[in-house]
Amino acid sequence: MMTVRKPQHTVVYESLRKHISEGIYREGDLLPSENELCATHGVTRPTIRKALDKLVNDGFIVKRKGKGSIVKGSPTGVGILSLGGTTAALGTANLTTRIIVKPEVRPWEKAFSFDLSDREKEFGCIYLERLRLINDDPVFYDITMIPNINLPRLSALSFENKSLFNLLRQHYQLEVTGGEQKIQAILATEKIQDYFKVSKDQPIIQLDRKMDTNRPDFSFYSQVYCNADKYALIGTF
Amino acid sequence: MMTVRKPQHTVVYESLRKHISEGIYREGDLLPSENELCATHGVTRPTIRKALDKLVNDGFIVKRKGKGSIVKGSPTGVGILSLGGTTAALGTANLTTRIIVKPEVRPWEKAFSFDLSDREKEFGCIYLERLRLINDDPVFYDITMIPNINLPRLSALSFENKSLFNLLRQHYQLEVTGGEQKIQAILATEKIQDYFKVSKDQPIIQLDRKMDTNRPDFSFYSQVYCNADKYALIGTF
DNA sequence: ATTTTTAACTTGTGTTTACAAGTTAAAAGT
DNA sequence: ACTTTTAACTTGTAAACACAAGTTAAAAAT
Repeated sequence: MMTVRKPQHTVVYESLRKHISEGIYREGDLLPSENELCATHGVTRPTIRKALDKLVNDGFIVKRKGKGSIVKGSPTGVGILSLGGTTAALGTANLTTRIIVKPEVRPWEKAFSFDLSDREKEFGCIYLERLRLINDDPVFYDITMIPNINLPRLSALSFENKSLFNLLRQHYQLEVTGGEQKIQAILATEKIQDYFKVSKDQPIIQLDRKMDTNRPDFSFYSQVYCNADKYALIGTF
Repeated sequence: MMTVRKPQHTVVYESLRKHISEGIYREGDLLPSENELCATHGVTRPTIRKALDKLVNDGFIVKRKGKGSIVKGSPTGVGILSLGGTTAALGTANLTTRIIVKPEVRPWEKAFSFDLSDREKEFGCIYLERLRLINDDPVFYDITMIPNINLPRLSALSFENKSLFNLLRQHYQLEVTGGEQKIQAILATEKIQDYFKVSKDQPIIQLDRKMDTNRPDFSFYSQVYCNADKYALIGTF
């Protein structure tokens, strides 16, 4: 298998991103100046600037002319309503995941309200259901469907602790570049009442999402139910 | 007043963006190649690429190596759940706006669940309430609060047809660069029942949003209620 | 001591050059 | 007629350079 050479700006981006999310740079800190980053990474300023642009875009830093790059911290809750995956939303500290349906290959039924391309239909679908709990309170219930195209060993990977987004990014260089979503407020169905331990009058947020990636014609789909009653869904965008 | 010179990549970006949203370039069309754009705009490729990067980021185009820049069309519904303002969500065709409270200067009470800086509290707050209707069905009810800092004549401007986002961008070069939001599903309160003509069992989406802009320390706030029952909230991100 | 100026930083914008890599259609070969 | 090769496009990455403009703290002037 031919491995793809990673562009230098991606390497720098991932390095800085990791440093921020691991707390080596903390909120309010100034990152090293662009020229310093050039020296430490052995690249030129346009390359560094491209990496920083991406960090700005993802909400990890803000830049001030004449000042520097200020760390905003790991974007809280990028994920529910924007990019990044739900795990980022609240930190992994209090979040546990219960696998309801283990990743398995299935034929496609339907991708919620989204249309599937012929190519996607040919291949199978990796299907999984998860329940996410915050401090043992069930808050998210999600169904995810991923086309089984060129993703060796995906169904064997653990979905317990890592976010799906990180997993796809790290193992397959798949990045979510955008997508579509449909949002509704519904009353809890019986299944949801059961999972969330709520009454039938409880309003629930339902999100149907199609995630596009940097691999052309590769999208995956998820349906997320959120009980935003106890834990508010807070997100940056 | 010293007017700020617009960077060339911004000029190119706005020109292309306008052409796309006016339908001069249609969905599926290829934009002129980067080299052609260099020639027509009299700038070099990095400048053009910066403009195109922004268009990609805003969801107006996608790029394919070896192919070109493909127009995706005006991003539908960037706004409810991402950037851009609610007007973009459904096209202006069927959308009408009813002003409930005309823009007026008020002292700040509270910016929903968000904290205000001391500087924001010093200045007044431009307050307005709007009801948005799709085909005469009320779908959005929103309260907006904007710090009254250096926004001459804002309260005199018409909020009827234009989106607030476009208005701020065109008159004050204010661009929303990101923000925070809190989302909840609630049961319709009495006021909402009245505005939306729904029963008290109707689940409603409530969005509290803080919008950050390219002007440092300038944010504005809105609270949006959505009746997503009849018209689904569809958005790109 | 206080204020003003300056110099040394920072990021922002823009050009020029070079090559890599994906796409496509015409040209060449079979 | 069909297949293969090639050449001419496209965007992607990266360097090296120059200057503009905002910030800050030390130096100079008052």
